[in-house]
Amino acid sequence: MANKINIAVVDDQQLFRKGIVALLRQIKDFNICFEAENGEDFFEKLEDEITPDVILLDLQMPVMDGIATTVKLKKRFPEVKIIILTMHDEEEMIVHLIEKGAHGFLPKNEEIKNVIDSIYSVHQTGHFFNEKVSQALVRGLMSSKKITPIFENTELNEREIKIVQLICKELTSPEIGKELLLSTKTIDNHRMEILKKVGARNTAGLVMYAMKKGLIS
Amino acid sequence: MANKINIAVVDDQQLFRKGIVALLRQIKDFNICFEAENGEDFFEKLEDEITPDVILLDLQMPVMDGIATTVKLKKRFPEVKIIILTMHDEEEMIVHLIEKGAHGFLPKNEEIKNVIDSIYSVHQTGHFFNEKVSQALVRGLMSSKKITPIFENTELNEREIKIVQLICKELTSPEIGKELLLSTKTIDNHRMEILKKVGARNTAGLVMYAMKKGLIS
DNA sequence: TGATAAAAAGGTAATTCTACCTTTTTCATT
DNA sequence: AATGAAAAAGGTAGAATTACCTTTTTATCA
Repeated sequence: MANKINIAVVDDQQLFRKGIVALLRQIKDFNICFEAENGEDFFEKLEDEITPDVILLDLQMPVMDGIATTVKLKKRFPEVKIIILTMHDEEEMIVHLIEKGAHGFLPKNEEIKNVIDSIYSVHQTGHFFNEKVSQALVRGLMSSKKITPIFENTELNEREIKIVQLICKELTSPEIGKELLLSTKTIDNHRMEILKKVGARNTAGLVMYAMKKGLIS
Repeated sequence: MANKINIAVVDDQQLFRKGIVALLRQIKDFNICFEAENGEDFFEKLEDEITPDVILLDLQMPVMDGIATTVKLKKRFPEVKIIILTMHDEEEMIVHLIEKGAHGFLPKNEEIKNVIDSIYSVHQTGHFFNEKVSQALVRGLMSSKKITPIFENTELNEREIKIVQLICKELTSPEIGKELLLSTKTIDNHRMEILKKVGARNTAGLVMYAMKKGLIS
């Protein structure tokens, strides 16, 4: 291999980030361009530093999260390969992110050698999916026409996300209505719509969804 | 300093564990005895390996979590210093764990140099607390008599945890009653008790608590 | 301006959850 | 066998949530 693979790591957990960087530095083929704490930080550093071939990108970050970073990076630098670091394995999220432009997924509790493999794989073949991801993909692609509408349906709009956040803050529908200057009834209707969209039966399921998706500020 | 400080790292996230170990190996004063994936794994390895002076211990782990490990280690090897790795900064947890025998706390998103410092500090002075922890301590010790009862009240027993888990699986009280062969009424009473213990207003707060504490399997 | 879709709000009802009680049952310990 | 504590269950009631509708308002675009 002629040149080294340029890699950037974007994660707000310093300890985790420094750790993985220390590991990757041990590989001769790899060159760590730079690290960043979040999407905003990443794009700032992108101006000055070498453009990476591959970035390892955390999903849950303050300021600018993994999804927003993926979307923006795809527009500005479509040639950069993106590997998403996931905490729990979230199937819906995976298909969603592939549509947004992610090239691979790496559970944060993954074995070390798979981390190395994933970078080689993404760099050479353009993608890396472990078993779980592949399975999720197959399920999703079974009825490929449904993919787009599924995500239009499962994605919450701004107002709905705001309501979910207030629910997670233990507010009741009347309280949320007061907060957002809407009637209790409107909030209730939104709640029903949200439940339908995320496939939850009740408030408990809703909160679980919110936590998994990192909707909580 | 005559001898190196022997350190063990216990964390189920391989990536994180290997990362921090790689970092610590760079410090001359440190010697990494061994790593473990959880409490059970740790005690097994403790039989064969050198007894560490300090262990870095993750709170959220399957099989045997940080709390259980702290308690057991305190009984068997009271001279070993324990630094707890915390995800979010959870005040109640901190005072609780100090009572159980922890010597220091390290948020997982802490700066690198503080990791090194914390190990030196724990080894030499017997403790390490950053600002947040200290503040939490002051608040907790303001009314020192209340400390013990607070934790007895905030801790959930087995049955209560089971109920919380079923709530998080979107089951309703009647369904949980059927599942556990108890009346709906009993479940409702448990729910009330749980809400009181964890200081939640409603199901949303309950689920948030469960997620934060890692009660979900 | 008129058509259309989306957002907001209302109607109604069943179910569930929250709250504060009391009573019964179970179990361990003296 | 008696006691006391904890678990289980019942009573009652009000508030909140879930469910499925219809109607009104708002915004947008042709």
